[in-house]
Amino acid sequence: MTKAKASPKKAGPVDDHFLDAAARLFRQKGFEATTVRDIARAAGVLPGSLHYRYPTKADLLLALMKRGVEADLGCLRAAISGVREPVERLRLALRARLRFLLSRDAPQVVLYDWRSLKGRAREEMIRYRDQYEAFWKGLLYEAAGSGWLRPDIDLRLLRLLVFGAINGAALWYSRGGPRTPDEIADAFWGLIAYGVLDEARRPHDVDTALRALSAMEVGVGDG
Amino acid sequence: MTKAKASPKKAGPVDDHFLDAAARLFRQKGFEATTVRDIARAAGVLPGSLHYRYPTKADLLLALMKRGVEADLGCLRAAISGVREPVERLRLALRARLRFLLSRDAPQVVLYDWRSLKGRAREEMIRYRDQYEAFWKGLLYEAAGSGWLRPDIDLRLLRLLVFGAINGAALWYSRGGPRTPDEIADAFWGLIAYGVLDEARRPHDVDTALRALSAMEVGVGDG
DNA sequence: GATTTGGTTGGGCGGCCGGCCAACCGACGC
DNA sequence: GCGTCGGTTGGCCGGCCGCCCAACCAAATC
Repeated sequence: MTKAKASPKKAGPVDDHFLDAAARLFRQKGFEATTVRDIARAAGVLPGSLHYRYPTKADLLLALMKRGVEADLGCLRAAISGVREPVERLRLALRARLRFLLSRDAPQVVLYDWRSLKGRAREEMIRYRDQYEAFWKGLLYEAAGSGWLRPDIDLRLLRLLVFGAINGAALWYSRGGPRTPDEIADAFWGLIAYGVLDEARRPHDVDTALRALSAMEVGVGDG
Repeated sequence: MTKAKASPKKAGPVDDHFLDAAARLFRQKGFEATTVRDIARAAGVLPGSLHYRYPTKADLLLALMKRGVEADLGCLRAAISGVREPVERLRLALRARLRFLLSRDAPQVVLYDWRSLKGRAREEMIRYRDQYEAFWKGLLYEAAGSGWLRPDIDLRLLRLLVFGAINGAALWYSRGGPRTPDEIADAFWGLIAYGVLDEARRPHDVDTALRALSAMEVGVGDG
């Protein structure tokens, strides 16, 4: 052991610099396609210096992802603090999430380089992800409890639907596009909240249709 | 040039075997983290044989993705052939897409290894993707034209919303889960079609809320 | 101004990578 | 039987990879 195994100090601006450089490259080319030499060059430093703070490339990835999830949660909490109405909290959180996702590299690395996490690092990130998910589960649970949502909605699927849509935006959003992240978030929420079928031409008994869908909860196969 | 640049013959069962083996590994570990030796071993052959049919690893990736998109489109067309009602065609196509996505390796590679495509291969896949997107745009256009959808819906965002949700399923679906792919597709479509807000407690004038959302089309900033 | 401390330098090491190819094999036509 | 030829073999090559580390440096401490 030539150096302390678990250094007591907690991240500084220099670490941020390294992590930011790595995050940009990981997002652009992926973890596996990025070399430590690439990262060092992008950070304006020689490979050895990188190694001093992050002994392995995987350590760098883990640190970067952890910081990403923490910052994400921070943004979310800040965005909804002081707002009580559950559906509005949901809308504001979605805005914050999309804004964060599209303005930083780290959250996209978290999404798309998950495969590169192995062993201990993977387990550690799973804990972080669970914590992050719990936040959203709570938000949806509040909204459902408030009575604003249809009572027969599967909250898990709703969460996965919304998150898939939001996360997918990282793949197609471009800064020059016709809409801002906030507008996209609101538009998505508008579609999901009110539905896309024209009310005037919905099936005569919507309730029947919905009940048919929710009946699948007990697992009717598709033949 | 020791061998023909563009071999005239078109894929056989042997190619399928190679491509399938590669697809499984690419999906599990990613293109960059998979070695040609891995693929050869998985296909029960020596590296040289692989090289004989696919001179470079990138050629393998491209061939695999092309085949994936073609098969996908084939499934989609088959699923909706003979059905005229636009909204029903949409629902059936979503089912088919999700079933295909979750039962094969190739479509997931198409989704998550896009970054590894470079130069000519990338451009070629972009053409395939555009063709694939055109299919869905057509489906949505039909549905909107039929009058079943709210007239003020942004079809592009609706497509991105639905596709993000469907594609995201590749990340969380597990065969042992509580729902089949068809059930998931129907549930997603149900949520999007009818919305999640309880009708009894929607804002008094939904139209106003919707108009506010669609007004963003002209690009009102978020201040 | 000597010593300690925290961090950087720049090159080097072993190993594995993608790609290559001469020799080889076996099915088939003649 | 014999030549042809599509396809496979198994090992080789140059290069780059992640990781390591002895020397070095500058700011802080005494």
